[in-house]
Amino acid sequence: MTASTPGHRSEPTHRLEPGHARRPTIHDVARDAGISKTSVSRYFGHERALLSESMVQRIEAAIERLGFAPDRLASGLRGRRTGLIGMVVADIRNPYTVDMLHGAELACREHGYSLLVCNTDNSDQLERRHLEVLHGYSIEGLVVNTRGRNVASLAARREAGLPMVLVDRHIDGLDCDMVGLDNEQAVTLGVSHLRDQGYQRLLMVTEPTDGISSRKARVEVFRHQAHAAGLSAEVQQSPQERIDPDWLAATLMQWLRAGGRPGAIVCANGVITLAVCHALWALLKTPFEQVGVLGIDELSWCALVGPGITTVAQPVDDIGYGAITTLLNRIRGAPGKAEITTYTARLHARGSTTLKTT
Amino acid sequence: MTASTPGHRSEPTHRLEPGHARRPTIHDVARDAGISKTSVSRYFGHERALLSESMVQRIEAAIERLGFAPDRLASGLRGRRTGLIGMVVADIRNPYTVDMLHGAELACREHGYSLLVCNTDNSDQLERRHLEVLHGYSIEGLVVNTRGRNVASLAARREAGLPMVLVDRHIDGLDCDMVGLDNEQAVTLGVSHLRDQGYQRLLMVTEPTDGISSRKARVEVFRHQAHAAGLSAEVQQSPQERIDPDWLAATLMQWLRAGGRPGAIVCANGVITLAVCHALWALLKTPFEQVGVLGIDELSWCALVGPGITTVAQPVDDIGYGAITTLLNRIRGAPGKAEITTYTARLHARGSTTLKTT
DNA sequence: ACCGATATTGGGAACGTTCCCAATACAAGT
DNA sequence: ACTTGTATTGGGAACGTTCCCAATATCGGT
Repeated sequence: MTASTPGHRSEPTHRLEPGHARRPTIHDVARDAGISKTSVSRYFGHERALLSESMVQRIEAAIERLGFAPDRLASGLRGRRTGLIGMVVADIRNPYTVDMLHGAELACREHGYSLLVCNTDNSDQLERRHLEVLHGYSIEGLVVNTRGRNVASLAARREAGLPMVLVDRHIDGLDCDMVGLDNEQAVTLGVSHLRDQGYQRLLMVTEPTDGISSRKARVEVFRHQAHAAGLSAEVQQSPQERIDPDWLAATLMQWLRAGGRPGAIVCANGVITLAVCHALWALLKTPFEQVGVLGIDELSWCALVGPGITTVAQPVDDIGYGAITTLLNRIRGAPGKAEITTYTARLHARGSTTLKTT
Repeated sequence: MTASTPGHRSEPTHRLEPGHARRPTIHDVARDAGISKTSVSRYFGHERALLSESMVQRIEAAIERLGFAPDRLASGLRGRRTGLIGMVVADIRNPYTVDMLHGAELACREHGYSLLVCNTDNSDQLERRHLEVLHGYSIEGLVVNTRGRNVASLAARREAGLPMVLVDRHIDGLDCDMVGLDNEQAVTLGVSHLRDQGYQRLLMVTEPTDGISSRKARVEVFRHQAHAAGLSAEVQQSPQERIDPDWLAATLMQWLRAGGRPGAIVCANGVITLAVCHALWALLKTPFEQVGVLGIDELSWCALVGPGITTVAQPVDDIGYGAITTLLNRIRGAPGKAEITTYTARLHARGSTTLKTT
């Protein structure tokens, strides 16, 4: 049996575990520098201006000596700032999401924030679960890119004062900033390119628009612009969020058979572009000689497939970066109504929209 | 003008802001249920077995009434469990990283952990910065997939007792579990496929191997297996981590010109496959009729390019999932030496490795 | 009826910060 | 000299948990 000292302070166990040396605290720094912990706290907070020159130097020396780094959890507990931003995305494997995440991560890094990334795999239930988890970590702000079926949960957090930014899609009933593509401009760019190339029949393929604003906008603008350009236009929505290859094959085949005048397919986003390419590949020997293809969203491999796939590229990286910028402004207390920030798309014209006059 | 201005203020600001109702604490629940906070804490901790049936019911009712959710920061501060896992990746836009992240996120979700994702964009300095940040959040474990140039920083955390798992690549001097591909099996699979198809000259293209174990292993096994199969083998390393298209074009051209016997290019990973395809596309009219191509890493578009690109696919999703599983075991205190877990690859044979007898 | 187990429960003291307020120092104004 | 002000600095009480230890209740066994 150990003969422990009679004092009422027993030694904390974790100090005894190998390699688990207690990390220095603000207190240790203060003692080492011969000052009060408040001053050390001020050094790391936004009140460094209050400190005298000699104080700053002594603090820095002590920090250096002890290898001190502040505990963000403790700091987040007492103060308001956790430095944590939540990001809820519907599909982390979607190229759009990846690029957006890349931009967002960069912006966070530049401003001293860290990203708590949550993937819902398109499940509404998982989205709710993730929102609860993020709430538990007292995130300072939230970036949302999901189907928007949980308006209630989101609105609750929003009204509780949580800064929030939607990416790509607006959600009805959520008074909240949004950052995304100028769908009007993007689709118009695509359709007029197809018209200029001489296509006369257009088909847009998309996932179910449900309530998703960007999808609805693309369909709407597509119909309107095609009509204005005197082109016949058809829209096919997948019955499921996840594209069924059989459905797609049947749909495309039917549209192709009905042909006569030269036609082109407009893919509403990158995921659709991939699915359509796979379908055409299975259906036709030489797809792009019989039908034009234009995709919204640039993908790394678009130049490689057949004669190259024409795309309307959105600056996804910038959108992710912009989402964080917008969010940080709100976190810092920027007042005013919810704002919508849109970015413009650029056309990458390639062989898939060169009309072959057979 | 707004009534709320940041700055000095006698009243705590956040209680006045609209919608900033103080969130309920464990204390509130206890009072509402007429019991002590300790019991409520036990309910959420791993000591629910201690509680009587009636106690559990009263707690649950109170939680329901108040909409209580525990504060993870506070809980992490006093206890050891933060529920946070750090993930440091070299390139978040690499398809490998994305799939790995997907698997890891799933595993975390299933076990009640959350991921703090850090992208270093291949910068050693950023990696160090990120490690410091993660340390500040008292992460319970760390998943690392980087170049491994910061052995010192990593080893320090490791020796301080931080559970850690490396993904894809082992780092010398870091006594730490690793999860990745069975490179021996994967490359052997690829090379024997090429031999069976009748190719006689092989070229492997890779980024600089530096100290990266998986790259070194692939090169080594490639050389060995090609030799064993009686094939001529050459390896070209990009001078930079980021592939320079001009360098690649020149390198490939030189190798192609030196030809005679039918040759095939082995791309050491997905990023290389993309670059090689772009290069061949620019160089040759009908690339795959003149040279075979095989890529390590399956990519969504491999079936679409030319006659389809043959790949050796690694189960990246499983690797990410496995990394978290391994990490959690260590977090729970699994003892023993560092272990290496490898997954086996599968061949996707496509047209790019069908030898054309001209 | 008493003693010692064995279940439950509760009361505080941590955890490492930030924030409020008070205290000190020195210069300037009257 | 006596306020008044303006920089600095420090002390202690939060923040919302978990953990240690003590308290109470229950139950056999003697």
